Amino acid sequence: MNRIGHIRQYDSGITIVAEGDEPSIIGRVASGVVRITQTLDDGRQQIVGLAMPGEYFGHFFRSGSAFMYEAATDVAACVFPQKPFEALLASHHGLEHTVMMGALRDLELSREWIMVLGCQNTFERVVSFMLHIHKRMRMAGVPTHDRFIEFPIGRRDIAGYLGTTVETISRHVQALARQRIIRILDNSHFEICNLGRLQSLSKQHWNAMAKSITTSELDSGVPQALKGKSWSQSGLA
Amino acid sequence: MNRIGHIRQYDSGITIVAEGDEPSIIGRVASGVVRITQTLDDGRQQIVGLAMPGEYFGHFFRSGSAFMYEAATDVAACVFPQKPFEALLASHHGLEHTVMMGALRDLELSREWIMVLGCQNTFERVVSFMLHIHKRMRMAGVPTHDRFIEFPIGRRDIAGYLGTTVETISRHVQALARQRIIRILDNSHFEICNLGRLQSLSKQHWNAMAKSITTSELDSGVPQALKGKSWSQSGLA
DNA sequence: CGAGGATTTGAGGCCACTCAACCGTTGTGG
DNA sequence: CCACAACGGTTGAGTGGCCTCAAATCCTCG
Repeated sequence: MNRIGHIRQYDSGITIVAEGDEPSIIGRVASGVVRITQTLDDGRQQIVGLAMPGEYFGHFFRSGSAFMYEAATDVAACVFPQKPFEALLASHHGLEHTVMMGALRDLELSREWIMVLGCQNTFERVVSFMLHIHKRMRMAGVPTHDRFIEFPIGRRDIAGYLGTTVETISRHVQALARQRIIRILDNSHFEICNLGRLQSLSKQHWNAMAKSITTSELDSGVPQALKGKSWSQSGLA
Repeated sequence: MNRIGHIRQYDSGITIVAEGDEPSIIGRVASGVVRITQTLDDGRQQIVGLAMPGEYFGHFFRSGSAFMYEAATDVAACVFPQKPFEALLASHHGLEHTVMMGALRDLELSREWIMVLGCQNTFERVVSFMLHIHKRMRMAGVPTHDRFIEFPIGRRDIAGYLGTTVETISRHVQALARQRIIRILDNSHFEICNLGRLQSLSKQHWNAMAKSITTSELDSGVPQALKGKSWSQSGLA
């Protein structure tokens, strides 16, 4: 696997794979966050997913890329040419199984997000985003951040992910702080003062959900050296 | 595969798998449409996906079900107990590969839908839904419906899928008919009068998208007997 | 220290939801 | 056979949440 792939660094804002690119690549995030976006003909664009450390991105068994992959922060990733990677999958069923588990988990997260976008108002979406990030931090195996939330991406990207605007996010975050549910440390760091209240505001049943996800992947595979103080290299977009 | 599974019929509206159900089942739709929903604590619910003929539904390699699976129309499905099915996947890599391809396709569709919900207004969503249905009809291998659209589910479910209301859908469908872009045959059947205009209204680049999906799965595997005049058994919800 | 970007705050307008009534179809019982 | 209820869909009027536009503030970096 190491023979066909190699580590590459991407600066924040760099496009890794453009929409429609033909001979595509597969990547595995080592550190940082990759944003997965799609663009409408009139230029509007929506962030449809985020790839965090340990997760794969790119298109398997497809010709053209329907999505664009960009570095939302400074990113280190292990990248593979598509064809050899697919050949590797065919010969190593254990690896194919791992990739499938990742796809199933992404599918589950995507469908949760469809619900967030489909029937929550913008306030609830902001809350859901915070809890979503909080959950994935724990999934990525970051231990110290139990009471804290770190936004891995800037307000503009969050707005793109939530299907709303930076102004609306700002208002709702400030409202949460006024209600003493969170405490604002700086633009991208928060302390959770009342986790129960936060969860109830999102209206999602975290009791049932938490275990089904958390127990799945703990082998994030991120080298210890990269697990430093912050899982996103804090090079905000 | 036939030894561990068996065909079962579900009447429209029946719950196949409830949220949180423990020993779950895997199913493959033979005819009809299965709706995949998620519920908020306060009762709001969102349709996060639809399973159409030839597609699998249910949870693989998970303990509790995060979603609810219901028959949106009268449904015939081949169902398997989860554990034996997973064992079958482990021993038949070809089947596992097929399931993975399905998961990857579902993921792609989910992300497209995230974009629809995240940055399109309700009018554009109605258009996208029509084209989405149109696309999946062709994927399911229904030949005659090139100029026609059939809503496989009722207005209530469409509203649940689009994250809007039945009233809003009604207004926009009527608007499309007034602009002579579609012609209303009955409540769930439409003729496309101007496909190009319809596609441009959705603002999605169908040129790039169409091929990448259509070329993938043609082995829908639906028995000929079920491919009759209508792929949904027209037992509308 | 100044320029630029990101975030916050404020005021106004529009889209879509809510509530309500109406219409066509279906199924049921007298 | 018709009356009636039940249901899904359509149409209309009013309201509110969120986007838009605009300006102030904070932070970063040269």
